[in-house]
Amino acid sequence: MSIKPARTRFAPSPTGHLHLGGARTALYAYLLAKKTGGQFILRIEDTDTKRTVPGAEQEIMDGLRWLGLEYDEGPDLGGQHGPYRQTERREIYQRHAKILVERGHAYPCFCTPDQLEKVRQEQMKRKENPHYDGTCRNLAPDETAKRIADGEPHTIRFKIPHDGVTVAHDHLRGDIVTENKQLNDQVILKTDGLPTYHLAAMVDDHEMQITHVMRGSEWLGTFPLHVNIVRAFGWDEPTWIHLSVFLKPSGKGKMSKREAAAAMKDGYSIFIKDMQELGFTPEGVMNWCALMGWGVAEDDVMTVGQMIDRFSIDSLTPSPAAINFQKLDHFNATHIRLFTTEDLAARIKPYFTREGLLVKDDVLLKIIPLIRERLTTLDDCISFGAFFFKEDVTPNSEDLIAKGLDARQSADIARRVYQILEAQPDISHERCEPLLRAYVEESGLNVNQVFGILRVAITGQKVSPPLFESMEIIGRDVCLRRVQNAIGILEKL
RNA sequence: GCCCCCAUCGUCUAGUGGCCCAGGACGAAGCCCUCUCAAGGCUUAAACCGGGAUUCGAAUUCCCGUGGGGGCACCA
Repeated sequence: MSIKPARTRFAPSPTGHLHLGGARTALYAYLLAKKTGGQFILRIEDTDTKRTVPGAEQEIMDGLRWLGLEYDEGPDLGGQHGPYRQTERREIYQRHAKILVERGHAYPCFCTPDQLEKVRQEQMKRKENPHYDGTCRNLAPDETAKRIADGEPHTIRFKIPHDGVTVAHDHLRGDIVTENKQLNDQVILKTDGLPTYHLAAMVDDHEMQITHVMRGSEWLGTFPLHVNIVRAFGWDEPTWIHLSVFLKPSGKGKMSKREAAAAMKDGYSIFIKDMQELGFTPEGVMNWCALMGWGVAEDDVMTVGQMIDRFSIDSLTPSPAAINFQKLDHFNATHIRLFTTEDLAARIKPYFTREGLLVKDDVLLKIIPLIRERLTTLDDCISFGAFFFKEDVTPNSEDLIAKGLDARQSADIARRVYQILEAQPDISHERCEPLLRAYVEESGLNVNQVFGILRVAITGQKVSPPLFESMEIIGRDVCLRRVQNAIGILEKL
């Protein structure tokens, strides 16, 4: 491969939960880095100290690792281009802001938030676009110097040319041409001495030698500004890739708090932290996520490792994608079927334990082939397999009555089945199934009636893994006891 | 209000001027298999937003609408 190694980064702000959109951005960045033999970096954009949420950074790191997106450099790993937390890089930004001021690309601004708000209100009243009115753009140098010397609080604003256009190139959308008069002299360094995103991200991407910037399309609006900042420094631009947003399942608008809550009620989530608890696998989530915004023609079941081979930024799509949770189910179930028995056993065990069940490892291994293709989510193992680990089951009495028969008749059948099973030295399915089929045959009943009663007696439920294989695993003694118990229930009706 | 982005089956998408009466996947319907539920196999329905233009020829290029999304902070 003759492609140059790419350095990519995932740069979230620690203001909330790691969600689907972030996970997908991280995935694509990871894929590109790995595909080209480059590095994938985690950078924490925590310059808005008021919005920083304790624990959010840890959740991001945990989430990425759970998804299998190991970063090569990051806050907890270090690296050649650290620190990787923006609040620890203050001086770097201040130095760069100063350079911009010296070169005439930026200027100190003494306007207070109150003044700014007033101006904005008046502009709105006049139906003008809200924008900075340029009060401090052309202050005399000595006045500026004096006010700074007096300790007057100030910000630094980036100076956008009044005339002309800015042409910014996005890899997915081509040239985006914006008239400069539409642009605003944005604050790049705040009163508190910390940078805004516009400065911090540009400086860091350059300093960290990022080659491809992947970010959400919500940055498209400030894209021309960013390009201007990079050019003001005289730096080479990275390849810019603005990813589309995720829309709620209806396709009308993006996911809101309400949508998120509604999804949760259905056993789905857009937050990575919930995925494991809901029984989703990293493989399923990543596969699902990857395909919303990446056009893969066929064979779309892939692990992250397989995605690396096939990934290309040219096949990314620019249009917004509606989230489809049914497809998450599909990918999750498909990957579950691909796991080895040992792997699936290890992944499922915690869900049994969570239910307070004592798991015998040898039994666990034996039930995997029986339940594997029945699982959509890992926690489905409870509904299909909990009865293997319980001392006794408590069948619903009505479920024990076979279709078309009454309690008496059903009890008779159960007693006969008991006799047949009791006469056997073991209850391997090879031995028992033919015997019981023969009984069905001679009794004139149908298999669903007889097997149905047995199923409910043994498993306590109407839907279960294959009956005879299950009985073999449970063992003769327990099976006989459970059938006996069912007879007792039927006799009391 | 202004600016920007997007537009193929219900959904995710393939398609880069003729290979397309548009292909795949999820979902849906039907059949087969079957001890329940699944899984699996087979089959069916289902789309190029509208209007102009360019061209011998347009899902594919351009323009105008329309619809959807995003942005207009000392937030990211």
